[in-house]
Amino acid sequence: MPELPEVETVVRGLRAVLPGRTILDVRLGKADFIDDPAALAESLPGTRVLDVTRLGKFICIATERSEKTLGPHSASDPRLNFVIHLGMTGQLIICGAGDPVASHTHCFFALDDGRELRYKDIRRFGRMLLVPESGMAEFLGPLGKEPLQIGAEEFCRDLGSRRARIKALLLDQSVLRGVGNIYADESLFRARVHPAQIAEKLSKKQLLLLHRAVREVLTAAILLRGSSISDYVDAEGKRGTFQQRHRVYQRTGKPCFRCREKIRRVIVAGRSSHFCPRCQPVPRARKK
DNA sequence: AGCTCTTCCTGAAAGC
DNA sequence: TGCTTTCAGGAAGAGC
Repeated sequence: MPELPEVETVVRGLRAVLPGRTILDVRLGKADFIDDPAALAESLPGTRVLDVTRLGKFICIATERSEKTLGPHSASDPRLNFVIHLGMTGQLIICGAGDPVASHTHCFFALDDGRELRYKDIRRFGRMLLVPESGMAEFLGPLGKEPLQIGAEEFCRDLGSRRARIKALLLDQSVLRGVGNIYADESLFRARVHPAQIAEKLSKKQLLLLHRAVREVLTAAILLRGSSISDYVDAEGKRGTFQQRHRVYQRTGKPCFRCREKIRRVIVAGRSSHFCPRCQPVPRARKK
């Protein structure tokens, strides 16, 4: 499932291909995950891609309408951002226009170099929308800080003041944007913090360890092009390899790499959470 | 404020 | 064997 490292990998792949390209045509199949399918099909053709960036787990394809397609008296902003969330099973792939079509491919974006950007999404938990450049501030409003940019002090302040469970906060996109279940569990293990721990009760030292763990895990995962645990592939259709480095995620019952204790799985914040009971002590383990 | 439950969707895997 | 049930999960919304 695509989280920050997987989305970053896809973005880098798209950035190598899309900037400078003009989108010639849009074809849509099932479109129930698109905010406004008609607007998408209407507005994107004729736009030229300026850049591709990542905003948390969102992919932002910045485009500009060419002068020709702008009305002569149009005062509107020509910059239009094509924003995509991959959900659970979304894939953006660059391929030749004539390549065979994989099942569950719902969108085709024809490019001016004969290639095609395709969107495939088995479960259709993804999302697509158009955001004019002038509306980006509003779009970003509810989103939290980038996990790779937030400073240590800021991290301690934003999370350490909350009474929610630390796992819930790591997953909350309005606190940190981009961390999902895999990297939350992996970060907590490396920081030796139990997922159900109340953030407010963590020591400064624990918060600093966690801040560092989040950065290290995400950075290492990006280097390995993400984790392919089910069907994740990048823009070139390649799998990542960080799943081979997972310490706890989906390792229930297997020995901890650090102490050999069996990894356990519990539900925290409605998500399966994997941890080592010895390395990540249960909170408020009161005797009596 | 923060928790749990539900919904969306499909395919894999477990259960009978 | 084959059908049915369960589960997985990102995000949003409801209700407590």
